[in-house]
Amino acid sequence: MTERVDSEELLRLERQLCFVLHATSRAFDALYRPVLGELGLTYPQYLVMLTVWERGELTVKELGRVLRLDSGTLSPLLKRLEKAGFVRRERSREDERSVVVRATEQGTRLREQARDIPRRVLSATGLDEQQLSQLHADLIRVTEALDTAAARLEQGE
Amino acid sequence: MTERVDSEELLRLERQLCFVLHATSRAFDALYRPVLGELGLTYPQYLVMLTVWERGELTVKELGRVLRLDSGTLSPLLKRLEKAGFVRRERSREDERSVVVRATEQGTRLREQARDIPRRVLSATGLDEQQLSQLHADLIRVTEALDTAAARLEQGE
DNA sequence: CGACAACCGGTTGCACACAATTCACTGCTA
DNA sequence: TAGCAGTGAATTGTGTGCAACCGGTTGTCG
Repeated sequence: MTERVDSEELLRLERQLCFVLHATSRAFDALYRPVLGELGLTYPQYLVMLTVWERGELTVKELGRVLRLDSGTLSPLLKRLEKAGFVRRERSREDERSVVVRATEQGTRLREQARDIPRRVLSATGLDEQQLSQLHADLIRVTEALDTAAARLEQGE
Repeated sequence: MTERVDSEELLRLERQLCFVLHATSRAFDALYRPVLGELGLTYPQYLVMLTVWERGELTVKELGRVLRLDSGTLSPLLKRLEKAGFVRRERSREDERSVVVRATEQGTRLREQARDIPRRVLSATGLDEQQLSQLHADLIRVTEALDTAAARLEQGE
């Protein structure tokens, strides 16, 4: 059933994939860290602010769905963003289980300071728009495959 | 100087790239988590064991270079692996600053139990070998670009 | 109407990940 | 050889990220 010939090759490939994805993720992080540091943001906090800027206001639940983060991660993160003065959190009046997140005035001003970050980072990568789009598509394809695989494993292979 | 037309498009692209890379990384993690959990390993611990299995023995320094991790991450991680009985750490006799990491007998037995993980995970992704190789190459290319970019930013744009 | 399940956010505990610091050891040099 | 800069690992502090659990709110069903 299993092909013995490919076994070693497959193992090598998997190992390398693990390594390089891990490395890519941290390289991305390392590139943004100093740039975002100037604004007083971490990378995950930047993702939250990007979402809030675009959507205007949204609940913690929605934020978690968009960013794939649970409350255990978002609660303390949002608390820090609130303490820094960038966002405001308040219980929804219609559904008191929900908490609505909004940018403060200071948070909105931050958007202007963050405006040239994409250009700085992207131009630094030396990739053109076509390559970036391709990469984006590839990553989406992989993520979907992984999600499908995870769901399949959950339901007993 | 800056092209106003592309600005919004670029911003949107960067945002999506940030999001999806983050998501891919965590999807990968989530896929491995339950499988590795059966062996009592986390994903980073698995990467360490893969390296130790392949190299036989290596110093913490070398491990850090291969996995792109510093001692602040590796020290406690290795301590946990040692406590679990999978590796042994001892000061090098030639250079007492270095610590050599080796698999224990139990750690070697673990390798056999881990042997079918790559097949399980890879087959679950539904990607064929050619696609996996392509992805691997893409990620390497991006990581190198990001590293170059980071170095360039460090030296003042 | 009242019980009960589902839902939402927060908290706790554990494990990365990095920056900054400390400490022992090494190697070079005056 | 004595001092000193450099190196390798460990430690500390902060910030994710997830699992498990808690507590208040909502909606539904008997």
